[in-house]
Amino acid sequence: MSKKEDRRAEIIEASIRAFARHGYHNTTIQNIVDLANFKSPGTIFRYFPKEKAKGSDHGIKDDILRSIFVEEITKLTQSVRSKVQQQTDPVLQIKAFIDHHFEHLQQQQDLAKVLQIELRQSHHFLQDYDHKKLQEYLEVLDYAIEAGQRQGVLSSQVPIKVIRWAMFGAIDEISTNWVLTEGKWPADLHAISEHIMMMFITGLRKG
Amino acid sequence: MSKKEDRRAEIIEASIRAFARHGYHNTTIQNIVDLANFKSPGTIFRYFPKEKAKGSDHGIKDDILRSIFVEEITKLTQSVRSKVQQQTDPVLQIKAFIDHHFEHLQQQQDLAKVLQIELRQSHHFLQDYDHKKLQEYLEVLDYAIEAGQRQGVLSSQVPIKVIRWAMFGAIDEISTNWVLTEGKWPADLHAISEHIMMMFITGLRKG
DNA sequence: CAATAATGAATGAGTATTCACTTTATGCAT
DNA sequence: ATGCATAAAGTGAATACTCATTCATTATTG
Repeated sequence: MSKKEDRRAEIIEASIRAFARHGYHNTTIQNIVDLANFKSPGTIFRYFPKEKAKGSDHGIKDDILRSIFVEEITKLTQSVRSKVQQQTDPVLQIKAFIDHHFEHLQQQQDLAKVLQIELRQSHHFLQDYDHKKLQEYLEVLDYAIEAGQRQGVLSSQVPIKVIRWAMFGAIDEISTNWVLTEGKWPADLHAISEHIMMMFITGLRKG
Repeated sequence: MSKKEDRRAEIIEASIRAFARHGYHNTTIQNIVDLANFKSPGTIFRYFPKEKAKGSDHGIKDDILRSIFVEEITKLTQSVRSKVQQQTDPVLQIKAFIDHHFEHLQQQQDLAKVLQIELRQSHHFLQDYDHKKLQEYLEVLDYAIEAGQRQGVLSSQVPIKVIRWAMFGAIDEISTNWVLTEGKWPADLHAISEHIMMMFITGLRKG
């Protein structure tokens, strides 16, 4: 059954490109079908059959988008976890997390565009259980922060929840901006990750 | 012609509620028409006539959303500017900015939802000149940061662009989260704004 | 009685999805 | 290997919706 999965993966890849090019809502099934080298739209529905669960409304595009998200963030979580675990110093762990996030985006720009922008256009994405997957990703960051607080390296005055979302927000906003305004940011995101660390860890106040 | 403008404002208000309830893409003209107390969809088009400029594609929903954004962010920029200018210390100016942002969201939750979530679902929003308006809003923050750097209160090692987007990202992400998971954050956002200041200004490192 | 606003039925464009049919692959017996 | 049988994959025309938008007609207002 490997062939079937390959074809499915092709469809997902084609969809990533289609979404990145046309935007989620302007992408038609036909666009995806073309990029995935089908001659007609019929077949594609075989690969994303309609779940007939409780009045679930969504169409196939939603299904595909959700698959992209789930599959990609799962991979991402795994790779960032192993990268972070190579460090022992919590501060370096946080840096590894940020570096990895940026590197990942830089390497797969179509995917980056989908994750940063198009994903947020699906009503269904913003609901329900998909958040669990994002939580899992952010838990890797949580561990590092918590370790830092436990070891007394980082202040415990700021609740971890605030730290997590603020850091993620900062990284994410810069990522989005980077994706949207290609060329207006330094090519190398490592420098930026240094700056982010500087802000959050050392603070901006002089003296 | 004040009546006409009132009616237009009603439509915008109705749209804010409709978008907040159903989500931008699931909102039908009919939904808006209902909330604005029209009996049929015909009239609404009078208030947002089609611009026949260069092949501009968008429908009326796009027009309305854009109006919401432009009008609301203009107000927001004005009010935050005056609030920030009441402070002289750059650090307090930054705090005023964050406070104001949160207060504003807290007071108008439907609008908050539209600005935080639905707005980002319009393909057209993510393009072009609307960014100018956001820029203007963020310039208020920029002034405070630059003043801080000039006065030597804040480090100049981190480029202002990174600071601006990181701060905005942090505020924005927390706002979104706050909107999406009502009740899971402390009711009072002031405490959070303190924490954000602590991170960015003082830094998390202990000692 | 103009002029302006509102109505709602009709139009029409765009496309997701289905399904009866064709083609291609797979496995098995000879 | 070779042919046959059965399943799987692919096709594309037809279907079926959903809605935005228009416009001739009616009501309201000044």
